[in-house]
Amino acid sequence: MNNLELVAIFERIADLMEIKGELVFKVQAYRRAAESLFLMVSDANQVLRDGKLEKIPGVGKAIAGKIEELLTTGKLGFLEELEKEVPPGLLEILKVPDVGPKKAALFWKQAGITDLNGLEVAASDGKLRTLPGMGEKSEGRVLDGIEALKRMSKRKLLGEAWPVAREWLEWLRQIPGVIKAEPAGSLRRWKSTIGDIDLVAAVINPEQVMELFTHHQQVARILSQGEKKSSVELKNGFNIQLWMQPPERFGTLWQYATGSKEHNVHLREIAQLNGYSLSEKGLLDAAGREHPFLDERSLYATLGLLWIPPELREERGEIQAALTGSLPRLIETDDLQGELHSHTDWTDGYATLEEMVEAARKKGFRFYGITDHSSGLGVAGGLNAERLMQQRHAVHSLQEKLGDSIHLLHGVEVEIRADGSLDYPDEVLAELDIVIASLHSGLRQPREIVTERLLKAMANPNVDIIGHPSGRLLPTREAADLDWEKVLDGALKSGVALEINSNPNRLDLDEVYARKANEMGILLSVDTDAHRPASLDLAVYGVSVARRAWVEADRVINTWPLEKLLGWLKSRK
DNA sequence: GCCGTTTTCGGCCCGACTGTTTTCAGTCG
Repeated sequence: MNNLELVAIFERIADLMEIKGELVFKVQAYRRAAESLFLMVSDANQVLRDGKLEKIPGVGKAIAGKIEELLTTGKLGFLEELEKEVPPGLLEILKVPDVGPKKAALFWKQAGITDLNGLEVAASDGKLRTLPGMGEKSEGRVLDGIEALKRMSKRKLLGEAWPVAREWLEWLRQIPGVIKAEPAGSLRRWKSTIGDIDLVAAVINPEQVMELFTHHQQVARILSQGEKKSSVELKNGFNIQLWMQPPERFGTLWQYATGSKEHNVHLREIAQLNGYSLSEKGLLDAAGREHPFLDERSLYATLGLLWIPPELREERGEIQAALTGSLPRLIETDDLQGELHSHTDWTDGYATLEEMVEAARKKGFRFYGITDHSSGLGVAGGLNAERLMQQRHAVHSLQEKLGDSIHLLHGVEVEIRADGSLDYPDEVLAELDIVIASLHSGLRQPREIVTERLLKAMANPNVDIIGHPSGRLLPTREAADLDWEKVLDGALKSGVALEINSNPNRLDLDEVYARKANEMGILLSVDTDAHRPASLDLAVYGVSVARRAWVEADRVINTWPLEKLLGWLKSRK
């Protein structure tokens, strides 16, 4: 059993306990433990062997015992008992918007509903409206919620959400009375996947703006409408939530709506320690006076904290760092001096070598890596060694034409085969300027085997970068089941850089492992893996992963000046 | 169920919106 399976089990326990009506703090304890396991890089099996389960934050005697039982027997008596008491089918009705644990329990105990299908039938038959606290409207909301769930059960990708959000912000900003409009929520924190699009606005005439917002032609359905907050479902499947306050309260509103929830809870605890009560309206002091804030910086400062970049606001130590003045100076997209992972129509790219290089030049890059696929990746029309050398000549003659306006690095994205060997012999790889080794197949191999493959590839001195290390594809394809502690140790020992792939469908290295790698001193490379010129603009998403991983610019090899990068590449040979 | 430079017991954020209620519970973020 791996860490993610433990996470799923403890979340399941928390949900079931909540429906059962257990103390909320008990439920929260299980959720906290699940979050800790999610963030933990070490394999829980190893932590158990080391006798350190109770060192995990949020894990005490009781939960440690349950982890041990799960890891040693594969089962958990406590959960089996719980599932006898609470029908597990109820968990799927928790996913219905506006249905929480209390209503789930009500439907179950008073109407005998035990799964989503049962709920839909009961609602259609008008059997929910007679339950205590329910009525016709609530019954209708349940039906609407089930429909909504069917339409869009998945979270959206960050790269899909931003263009929609930008369009709406532009629209909002041209409305008279809207002083300011900005992104908030998980979008502003640049999470890899987004639930709703949260927007905030400083507004003089909230009633009018809310009317315009909820009656926008792209709105399919109004989910809620108030004077400070409204929520709509769009025809394109996105949900947008808009929060408003008068301009003088914009700082607290923006801070509040940006979250994360856990970050905000901690911030309010700090406020309490300082004798305040914090809400989106402002700070309330002990005398009951409200202190509004125009901007976030002054709010954080009043609480004795440095301003915290939104990407860090996940309650992962950022508040402590802001208290002690030890926040990192996060990497920015402008720090990137070049691209190291790209493709052309020599393999599965959509543009010629010349077109890709021209796009890179236009972006002002100092260097550019051309790394097409190796022969093993048949579906991508990978190059055999002979074709690779032909391409090398093409790159060299292009370089002659271009002079020193941009430095071209000719390399390859070489396939790591099922046995961990690479697609080209060492003498071919040794000739190249840069070598990225990637897994594309056999991602479902058992943990030991797939981990060993990666370790073997990293140990080859010709390999400079490991491309999209986990092989995940958002939101569908799971990452390879890697032993990350071993992978990161291997990277540290071999000195390879790990790629943060900027494609919104990958964002791989994941932020959790990127942060650990960064702490260990492993080098990173933020690359787009571009298959067409426009994709070079995706770097902002890879940078956002690095920022969420607390990464500073000098840890990322393609922020380096050309000479430093060339020196590093040379030293790898 | 976890946790502790104010606590080993008593805490564990705060408000908007909805729909059901006649002042509040449930859900959400």
